[in-house]
Amino acid sequence: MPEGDARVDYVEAVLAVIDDIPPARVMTYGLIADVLGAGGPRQVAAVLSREGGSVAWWRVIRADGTLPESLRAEARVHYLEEGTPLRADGRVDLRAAVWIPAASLSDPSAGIGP
DNA sequence: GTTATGACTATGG
DNA sequence: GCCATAGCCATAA
Repeated sequence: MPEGDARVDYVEAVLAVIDDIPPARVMTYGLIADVLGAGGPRQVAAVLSREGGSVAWWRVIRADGTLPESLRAEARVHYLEEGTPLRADGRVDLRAAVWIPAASLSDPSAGIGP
């Protein structure tokens, strides 16, 4: 049985995933879309542009570990506040900060060391 | 139904 | 490692 407003349900799902991201951790747009198994990275971004004021949008970054110039400065404050792993360039260190719900059972940071 | 747009991603040089 | 181009998905006009 179809639903009249599936797009609203999608928004709620995206917000729920972002809400599940713990502090000092981040997820990429494509990763969230992959976890949801629907839409794409642009749809996740579109949701944040609409409801971004109600969630920790700074925990959602691009695959390169960067954000648009407009948000980069504000996000940097939150990263320092939560202790998110950052590189010398000011970008987020995906290898250390990326969060994967399905991998929450193990320690992703255990085998990344140099 | 077609065109344009967007807080993106992957690939090639 | 960085820059440029092509591709992708859904919404809005």
